[in-house]
Amino acid sequence: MATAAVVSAAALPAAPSPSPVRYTPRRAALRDVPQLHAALLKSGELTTSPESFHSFLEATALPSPATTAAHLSYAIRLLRLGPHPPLSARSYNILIRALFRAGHPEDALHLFVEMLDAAIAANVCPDQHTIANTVKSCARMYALATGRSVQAYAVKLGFMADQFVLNSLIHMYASCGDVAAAQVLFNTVEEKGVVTWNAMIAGYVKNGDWKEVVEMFKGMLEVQAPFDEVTLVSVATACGKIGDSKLGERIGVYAEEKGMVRNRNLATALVDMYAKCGELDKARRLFDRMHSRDVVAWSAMISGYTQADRCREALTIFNEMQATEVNPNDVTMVSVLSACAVLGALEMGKWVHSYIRRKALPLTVVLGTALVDFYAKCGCIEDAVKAFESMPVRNSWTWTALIKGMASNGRGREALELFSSMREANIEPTDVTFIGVLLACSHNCLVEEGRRHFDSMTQDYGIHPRIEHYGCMVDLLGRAGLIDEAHQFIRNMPIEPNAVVWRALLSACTVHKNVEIGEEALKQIIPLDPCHSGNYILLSNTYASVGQWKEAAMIRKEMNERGIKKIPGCSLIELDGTIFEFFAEDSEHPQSREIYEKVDEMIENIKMAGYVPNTADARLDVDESEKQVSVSHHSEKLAIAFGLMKSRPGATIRLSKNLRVCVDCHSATKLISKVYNREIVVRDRNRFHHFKDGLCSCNDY
DNA sequence: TTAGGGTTAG
Repeated sequence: MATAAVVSAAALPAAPSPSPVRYTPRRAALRDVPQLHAALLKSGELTTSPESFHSFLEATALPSPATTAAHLSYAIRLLRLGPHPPLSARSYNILIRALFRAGHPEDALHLFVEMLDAAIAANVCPDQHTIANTVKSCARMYALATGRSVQAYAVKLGFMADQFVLNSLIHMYASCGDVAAAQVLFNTVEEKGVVTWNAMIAGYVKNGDWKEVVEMFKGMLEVQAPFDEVTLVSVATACGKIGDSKLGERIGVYAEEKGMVRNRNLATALVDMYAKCGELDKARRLFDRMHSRDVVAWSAMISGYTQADRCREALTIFNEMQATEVNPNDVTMVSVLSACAVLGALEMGKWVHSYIRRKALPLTVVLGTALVDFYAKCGCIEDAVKAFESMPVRNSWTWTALIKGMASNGRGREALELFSSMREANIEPTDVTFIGVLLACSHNCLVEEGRRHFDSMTQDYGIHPRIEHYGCMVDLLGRAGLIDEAHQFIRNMPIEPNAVVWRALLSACTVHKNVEIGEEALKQIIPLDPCHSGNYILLSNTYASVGQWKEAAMIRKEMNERGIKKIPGCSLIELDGTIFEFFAEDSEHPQSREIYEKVDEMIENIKMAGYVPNTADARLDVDESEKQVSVSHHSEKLAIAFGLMKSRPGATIRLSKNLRVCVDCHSATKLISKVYNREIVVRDRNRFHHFKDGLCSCNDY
């Protein structure tokens, strides 16, 4: 029986010797409870005065920071065993409410049933408070059927005109997902109070129907219905979700004017809303002005930074949070891990993982998925698998995270095997799962499998390919050298190809030296994405690859004339938990001179192992030796040199960069891994390269 | 005594 958890937690302590304590209905520590109890017994008040009896029950059972399961247990045993005055609805109401508030709705329901049994023998009848509180417990437990039968009692007992009963029923139906039933009841309420509206709106919130929340609020304004902070919390949240910055802003201004931002929940909802509407700095200003910030407020601010791709700031503010009394919870850690994943901040993320274990934070499916994704995005695929296996519950997001992780770490076969296991586990794949599957195929040149999965996606799962799926297919065909087929594939697409799709083709043309289709691809890209420097560089490199130097130079000139700047290459490396950032030709670092000396030493050493600089990707307007110097100062070579200087011999060097690894850096890094006997893991904008013993996990593909 | 609220992953 569910009740046992609380009720049998402690036996009734022996009554202490009588003492002259006068009973006052204050919250009592458990050691005081038997004393008070004894005093009331002695004076006879406990059995003769229902007033005193109820005050004692309340003081003992109603949750306060000092209340424990033992308090609840004590009160319930008193109710059951006595002695006490004749019981009334109020006696049961106090405990039903206390159990609900203490987070034991199942025990509250059980007590309600007990009350119905007692009703027959002791003439105790549930009142409207009983019904409202019991319905709340049903809502908390998502016990829709039980809720319906409690409503039947309410009808039988004639409580259906009571505002509290109605409001709790609306809330119960709505939070159990039966919004239609909630709406039917809502419509029957003649005098709708602010709580009635709020209960209905909360129902749409629970069901993620954000548009309806906003519509309902607009309807409220029209009929001049009353609203309060609670209403605005729901509406602000909805504005954030659907990006209605206009209404969100109005609510923000209104709440400021009326001083409602003193309400912490509303302030938090507004912080979240501003962040989701792209007004991150506004969110921060409000956050900074909050009088008290609990874990939810901190989490909202951190996730705001993470979702806006300002991950360094997310980690900075997380550090600030740790200087406070507020402890992070599982939700906080989801955002922190996702920031670490984006930054490739392995040490920080590992620390988060150990914190989760140490504090026994619940490994929810969301947190576990974030962990899997974090390890995979840091190139630690074995740890990602371990995290995956440690999860008690996995869903399609979890499987997808690992499939994508496998794919981008060059383990396409395993990604496809995982996909089969996922199907065997009866987890439905989503559109994103198929992006992982197609990535696995394209990174591993599995053309036939790719074609099959692409077709099966629609035929077997009814998932219609999005532009990303087409992009993967073009990439797959193009990498495999099937340039004409890739080109034809784009022409046959039922949706408009975007610049990404064309760029995949252009990139394949560069690798496979196809000038004609490369030119066509660039022609298509220019109107779609005229400012992306990569387009011009790819075609220029295509010309260069077949020796058409004049055309190559022309393209670069055209790019300069259009004022398009090459995106500077940038590499990040994390050492001892600090992230260092390097740009090509960087001289910002205080140890610049030593780093450049290390680069020279590195290049000399790998030249002896057979390295020949590949200057195809270098600037074209300088002579060969300058080109060689220029490629040797690419950001990842600087970062690797720094990593060699600063880490202990044999330690793995991990870096992440914003562009794709160039051909020269790729061949140089292979040799560095061999000459210096280091494993080097490089995350580029598309995938991972695990360099070891002179080889790379991507097989140069 | 009694009803309603904010943060999270691929």
